[in-house]
Amino acid sequence: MEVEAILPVELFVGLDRSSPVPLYHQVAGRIERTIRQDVLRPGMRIENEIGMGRRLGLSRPTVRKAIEQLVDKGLLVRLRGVGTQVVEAPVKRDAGISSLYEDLIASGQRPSTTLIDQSVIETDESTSLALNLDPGSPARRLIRVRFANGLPLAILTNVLPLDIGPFTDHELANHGLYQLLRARGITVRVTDQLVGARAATDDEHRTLQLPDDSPVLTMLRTAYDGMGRAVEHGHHSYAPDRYALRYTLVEK
Amino acid sequence: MEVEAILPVELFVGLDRSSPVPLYHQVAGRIERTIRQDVLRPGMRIENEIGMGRRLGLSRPTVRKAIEQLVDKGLLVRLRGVGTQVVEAPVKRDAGISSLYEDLIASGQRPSTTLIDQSVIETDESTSLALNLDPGSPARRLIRVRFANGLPLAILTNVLPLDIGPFTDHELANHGLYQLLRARGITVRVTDQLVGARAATDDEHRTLQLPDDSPVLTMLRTAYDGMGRAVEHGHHSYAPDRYALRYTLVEK
DNA sequence: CAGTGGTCTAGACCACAGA
DNA sequence: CTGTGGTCTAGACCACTGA
Repeated sequence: MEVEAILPVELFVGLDRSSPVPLYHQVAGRIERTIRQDVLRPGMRIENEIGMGRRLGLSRPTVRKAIEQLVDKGLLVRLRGVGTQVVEAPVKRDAGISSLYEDLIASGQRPSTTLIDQSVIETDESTSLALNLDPGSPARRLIRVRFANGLPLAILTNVLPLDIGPFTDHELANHGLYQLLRARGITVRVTDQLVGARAATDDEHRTLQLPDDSPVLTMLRTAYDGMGRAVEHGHHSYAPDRYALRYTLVEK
Repeated sequence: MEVEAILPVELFVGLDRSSPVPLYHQVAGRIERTIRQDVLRPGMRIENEIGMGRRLGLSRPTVRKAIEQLVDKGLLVRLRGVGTQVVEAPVKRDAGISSLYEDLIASGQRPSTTLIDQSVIETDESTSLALNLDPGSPARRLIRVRFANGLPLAILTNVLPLDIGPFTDHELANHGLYQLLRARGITVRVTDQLVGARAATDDEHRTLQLPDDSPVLTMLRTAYDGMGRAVEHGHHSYAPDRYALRYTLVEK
C-alpha cells in the first residue's frame, strides 16, 4: 500500500520573492526540513511538480529545480510515470568537503591545535607538481598537531602557494584551514585524496601517543578552488584508534 | 590577456534529435571531449549560452543544462558577468562510485578473485542495522580475496539481503560486485564509507602476504540503491603497500 | 555602457507506469 | 486511459563584470 502525502501548505507560506535567495532554493530548504523533521518519512510520495507549482504560485521549472537539488543530495527519488518520493534511507549529513577541524566541531568534540612550524620552504618535486609550481620554488608550509578532547589525533602538514597567508598563531589555533581560506576569499571546491596506511614513524609514535605497533592512517590531499587553481597540498597522519575518515558518495 | 575561444562548429554537427540521449547530454559530451582532447585548454573561455544555442539551433535552457552538467563535474566554471571557462586543473577521472574490481581495470591492472565463502549467515547487530534487517535475521555473506597481477590486494567481506543473489563462482571471479548488482537491475547510487587502519590479524598477514608488522587499511561500507534501500554492507582489508583509496570530491 | 550568467515564466510534447 | 516526470522552447527581467 502506497502512502500518499501532500506537503502541508503551511510549510510554504512566506516565500520571499525579493530575497536574494532564489525561490527554488527556498522551496528546497522547506522540503528538506520537512524530511529532516520526519514529517515526510521515507517512502512517502510528495505532490507532483505541476500541482505544487500551482499551489505555491510558482512555475513548474522552478519547482522542478528545487526537487532536483534534493534528488542530487540523495533525499528524493523521481520515478517517471509514478511520482517523487523520499528515499528509504536519506543521506544523514552532507559530508562534502570539510577539514578535520570542522568535522570535529560537527561531531560535538572539542578540537584544539598546536602549531609546530610555519615557514617558507623549497618545494620538493611531488609538491611542486601538485601545486602547479616550478620545481624547487618556495611555498608556505604549515605543520600542526590536532587534538580532540585533549588527545592528539593527527599530524597535519600542509603546503600552500606563497600568496596565501601567512596565518597568525591565533588563527591556526582556532580555525580549520579551509575556514581560514574562505576568510581570504578562497573557496575549496574540489579535493583529490589518496588514503593509505603504514607503520608509524618514531616521531608519529611519540607525538600521537600511539600504542606500541600501532600504524597510522595517512592521507595525501590536494585542494582546488573554484577556478581549479591548486591552493593546498597536504599529507596527514591520523591516530587510527581515535579517528577514521568518513565519505558519503552520491552518484549523480 | 584573456584567451578567447569559440568551439568549432564542426564539433557539433550530428546532434540527433531523435536519439533517446537528450540533446543537453549530447552537447555536454561534445564539450567534454574537446576539453579532454586539449582543444579547449584550461583558462579558455567558451562561447556564451545564447550564441551557442543560436549556432546549434537549440534553446538557451538546453545549452545551459549541458554546461551545468560540466560545471557539476568540475570541468567548467561560470562567472556572472564574465563568461564560462575551463577550470585550471580539470578533474581527471570521474572517480564516483565503483568497486575495487572496476578501479583495477580502469588503471590497467589484471584483477582476479578467489571466492573463500558464499553462505547464508545470521547477521550480527551492526550488520542488521546497516542493512535495515531485523537483528539476527539471515543474509548472504561473500568472502573474497582480490588479486592484481597475481598479488593479493584485499580481503573483501560483503553481506547482502537474501533476495539478492546467489552468485555463481564464475560471476564472482570475473566481475565486480557492483557490476553483478547492475546486471540484476540494482544500481548503487549512494555509499557511506568509513576508512581506518589497524594492525593486521594473523589471517590477514598470511592471506595478503604482508611484510612483518604491516598494518592493513580497512573500509567499512554500506551501499544504497536508487530508492535508498541498503543493498550491501561490507568490511574490507587492503594491503597498504599495494593499494590506496582515492577520492575526488566536488562541492556542488 | 554592453555582455554575461542567474533566475523565472508559461506553455508544449514525449515516455513511461499503473489502474 | 490518466497522471507522472523528462525534455524542450521562446521569451523575460535581473545582477554583476569589465571596458
